[in-house]
Amino acid sequence: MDGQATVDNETSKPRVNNRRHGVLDAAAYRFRRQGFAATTMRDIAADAGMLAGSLYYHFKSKTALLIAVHEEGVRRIADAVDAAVAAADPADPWQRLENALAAHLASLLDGGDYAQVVIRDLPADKPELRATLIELRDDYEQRFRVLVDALPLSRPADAGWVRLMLLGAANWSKTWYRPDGAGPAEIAANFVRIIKHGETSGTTS
Amino acid sequence: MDGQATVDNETSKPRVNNRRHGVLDAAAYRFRRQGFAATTMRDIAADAGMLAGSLYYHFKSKTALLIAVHEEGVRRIADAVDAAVAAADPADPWQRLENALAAHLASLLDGGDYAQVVIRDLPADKPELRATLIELRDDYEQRFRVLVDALPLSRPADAGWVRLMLLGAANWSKTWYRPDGAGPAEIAANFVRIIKHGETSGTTS
DNA sequence: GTCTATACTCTGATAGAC
DNA sequence: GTCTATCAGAGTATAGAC
Repeated sequence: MDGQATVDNETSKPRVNNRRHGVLDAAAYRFRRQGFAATTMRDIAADAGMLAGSLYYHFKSKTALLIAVHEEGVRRIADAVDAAVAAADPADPWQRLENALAAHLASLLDGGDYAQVVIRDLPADKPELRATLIELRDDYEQRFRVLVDALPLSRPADAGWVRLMLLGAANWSKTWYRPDGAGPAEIAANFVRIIKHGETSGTTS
Repeated sequence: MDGQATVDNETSKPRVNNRRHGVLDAAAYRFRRQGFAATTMRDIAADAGMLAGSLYYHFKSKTALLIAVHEEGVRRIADAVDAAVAAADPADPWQRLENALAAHLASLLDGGDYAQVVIRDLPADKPELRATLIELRDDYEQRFRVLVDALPLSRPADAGWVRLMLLGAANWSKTWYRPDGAGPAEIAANFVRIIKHGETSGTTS
């Protein structure tokens, strides 16, 4: 995908493509706020402090920019979730899932631009691009498959439904989340608790 | 794409604005598949069998077209949900909720273009338009607030969380739904059952 | 290597002919 | 009610100066 800039240090010039990060930051910023289609190369260039044409030295197209932002976003969310799971009690699978969900939510809701671009609706008019992006996200979501499969469910066949409910409810939260309301940890705790205990049991443990 | 009947059977009254529906259908078709930003007025005009400039006789702008599609979409989903609730046992609030959710899912997943446009991500770069669209959707979602409030929850304070989980999981389902997999009724039944009984109770009914 | 200048197409929208 | 003609601006991308 990249690495086309300086193939190798054939000389002692340590100067590498440093503006590339600035360009990517600007693209993430715009994609998050305006969406992909409504963002122009001139927008991104202005934020990065250059003209539109200059972007094409760093990335070969607007599409390549979106893919790069997605890759970085998925990587950041995955890292946050992995760290949260590692910090949880290995003997408590429900706690591990809750921690993972809280980290997922924190990335989506309060995380940086990269993470939030990943959650936005995918461009429907470019099937090939869409497939690439979905693949990136699916790889990440495998983590939740593992976490849910580790739960002692009363109906093990429900594992798929539990995963889809939690991830769906979490991803949709960006439409109703308010910074002055419940935070990621609280949201995750309530979602997991309801799935765990249900709403007809007289007492919840 | 459409059948433009230029013939008036009843000559007493000229049929005014009949192509308006065709235009709206074409807009819904395109918005669903390409998203708002990626759809051009020329796309819509071609599908409606006219030229771009002619659209402006029926709608004053592209934005007005999107709002009209949303209004129609929300109306159709609401009608489907209302009918499903009316058909359920009035004495079984869980059944009423499940029916409503199934109808909601059916509209989203197998419904027409109008319903699916409502679920797509909102244009983030037009705050005013965004507010208008969110208001339309919120009015509709009040139905689920009523349905969830009628449930005999073990923790009545969970009503808000239950509603957000179900609606979020349902709305997100468009990203993983496959026509050859579980249908709307089955998805709704599983979601509601898990919320109702939880996953730690030894036996479920 | 980095950026300016620019090419060329397409965008939403308008005005007036028919 | 629809079309033709057209606009000013924005779209992506390239060529080549420095």
